[in-house]
Amino acid sequence: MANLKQLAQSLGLSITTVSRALDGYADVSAATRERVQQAADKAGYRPNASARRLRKQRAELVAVTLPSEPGHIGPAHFLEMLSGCAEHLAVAGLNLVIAPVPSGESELDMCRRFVDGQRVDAMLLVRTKRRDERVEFLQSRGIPFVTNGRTESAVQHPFIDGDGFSGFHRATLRFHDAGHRHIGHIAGPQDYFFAHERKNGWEAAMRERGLPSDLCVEQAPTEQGGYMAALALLERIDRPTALVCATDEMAIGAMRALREVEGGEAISLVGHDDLPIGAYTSPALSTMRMTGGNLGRSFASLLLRTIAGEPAEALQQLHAIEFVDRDSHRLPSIAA
Amino acid sequence: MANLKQLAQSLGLSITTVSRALDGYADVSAATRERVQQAADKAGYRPNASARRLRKQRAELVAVTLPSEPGHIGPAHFLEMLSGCAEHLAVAGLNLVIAPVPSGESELDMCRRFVDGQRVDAMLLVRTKRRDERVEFLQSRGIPFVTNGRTESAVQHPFIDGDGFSGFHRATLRFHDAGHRHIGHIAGPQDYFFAHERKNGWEAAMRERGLPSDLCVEQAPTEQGGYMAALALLERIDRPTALVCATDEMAIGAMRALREVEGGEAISLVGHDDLPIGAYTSPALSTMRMTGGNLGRSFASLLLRTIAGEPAEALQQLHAIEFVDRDSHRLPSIAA
DNA sequence: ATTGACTCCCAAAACGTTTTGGATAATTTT
DNA sequence: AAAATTATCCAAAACGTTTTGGGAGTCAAT
Repeated sequence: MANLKQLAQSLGLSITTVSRALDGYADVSAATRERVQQAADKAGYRPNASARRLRKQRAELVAVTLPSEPGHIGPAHFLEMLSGCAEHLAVAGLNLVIAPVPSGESELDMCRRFVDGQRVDAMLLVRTKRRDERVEFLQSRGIPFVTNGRTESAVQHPFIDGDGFSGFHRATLRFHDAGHRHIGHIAGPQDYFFAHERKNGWEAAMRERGLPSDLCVEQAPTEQGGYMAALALLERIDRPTALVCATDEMAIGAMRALREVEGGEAISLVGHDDLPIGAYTSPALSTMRMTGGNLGRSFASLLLRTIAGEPAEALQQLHAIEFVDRDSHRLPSIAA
Repeated sequence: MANLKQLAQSLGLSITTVSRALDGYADVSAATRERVQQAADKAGYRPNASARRLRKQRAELVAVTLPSEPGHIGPAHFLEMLSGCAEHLAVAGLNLVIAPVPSGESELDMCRRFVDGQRVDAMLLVRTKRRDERVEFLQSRGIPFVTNGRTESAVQHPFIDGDGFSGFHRATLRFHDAGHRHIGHIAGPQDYFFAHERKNGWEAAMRERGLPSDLCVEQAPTEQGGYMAALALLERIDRPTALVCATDEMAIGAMRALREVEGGEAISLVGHDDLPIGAYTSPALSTMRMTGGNLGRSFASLLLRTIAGEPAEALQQLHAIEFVDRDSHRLPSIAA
């Protein structure tokens, strides 16, 4: 309601003293501090945010960019993650603003706007590319940031990521152990780090077992992409008996394709992300997910520590992938 | 990068002139405007956000409060809605901050913090209660806001809502027309406007058709709540043959219950929200959804018009509900 | 020659804090 | 009793904008 000047006036004190009383400095007597506190509470006084931000040269804001292309906004628990992150940032006095990329503008432009206008103290990046211009820009500006996903950037930066290589590697080996010899991969766009990583995991496993690694189609990371990729793979002469899909969304699209082709119901399949929806598909979708607990809280913590100046190397979390076994990974037939 | 003072100095102009040149005022010559523009672009100059906000007495921020209790964060397209809203607010220079309610604090406290600290120019409220203290507070402060959902507030305010009464009324009549005589309702917490409204719709239809309206259980708006409500209803002597569920999440919980009790697979069921998951349940979930197109854009537009001072009465959107017919509303048997 | 209008520019105030660098009085130490 | 220390307080500067209220000049109308 009121501002510091009015509050000071009504108390017969200087602005300085009132400000310092409320901030708990030692150079104001206990008596006056009490008196000031009372008056402030009574008046419902809250310091004006813009003024404090200007003076302290801090925006008290963190932005997270949301890619607006369909299928790129990430898994369904994304909002929950943001919410958790915002909640933990809030205790440090930081608010989280969501910054969707308007059509016609690049994610880089968004970063520019936020950073150069000094609108934010730090940024949170999702869906990193192997070579990510946002990362390069933020590094050049020296502004703190944490990414959801790794990059191939030469200079280190804080991140949280799942060990997609290992997850897809193990998933593929499992199929091989179960007797499958034609194991296909439905890949996401390879400029995304996660998609490339997952493909690498599948590829490595195939090589290790002496199998060719050409049973792979790359598509958009959407239901439709998965559908089309599966159709393409099923036409192959060496038709796969099992499919390792880069994301659950793609896996669900693949399932649709399997329903449409002859013998499709016998083909095993696994996804990644643990979308809630996976429990309700039929067959229920077997999938993988990142371990590591409250993701939002982790992001908040990493962000705060980055702002505090801890070195990037200490702020990189690579979490293990765990299987969520439902039905789709062990469907009846192993075609000869 | 640089600030106005440095820019002005390097150009041999006053701060005033540079500022006004960039803002496109008529009282600076075309020649200098051009020169200033060039220099600003070259230096990558962006006005400091905090400074402008302080001077203009606008926060350039809008907050949306996210209730953190499970099941209260709303349908799955919620993030999409926020994203769309943020995108459209951005063209007006406003950013959207998400404000989850930390445990131990009330939503009202959150509003207080944002409003009294002058951190925001307006607010977006979701999941309104019939008597909503956040609404009352914001009205008392005179700060612009739009709600997702109506309230019973005496003084009008802008909102976007679906016509839940009509939707549930029609859904219930439809069941009656199909021959059902025992139509149960799985209700959400009645202090929420939407839940009360939906129950009213069901109740009115029952009364119109001369049926008793006691086949109703109120529960938390979650999968678990729906499960428990359904179990309770199925124990009744006048066991329902059809269930109208307040939300899809509750409907999915109810389905789980139906699977567990004898004869449950014959009971029809309809939900509301059109969660993507509903297409994958078995039987596929029949549901309802609000019409009205891009919800995020509508919120942004209403918010901007509220800020611009348009009267609340002109800013109330009540959208029709449409059915999304899948399988669950016409299950085989109509028990005698 | 004055007045009035117009064009282009600028000094200074204002927004509401936080922080710096004392000032004054009370208290303790020498 | 003088000097040093401590306890309280405050005036003024600073943060980087935007806006107010002119000030010079130039040119046309009186």
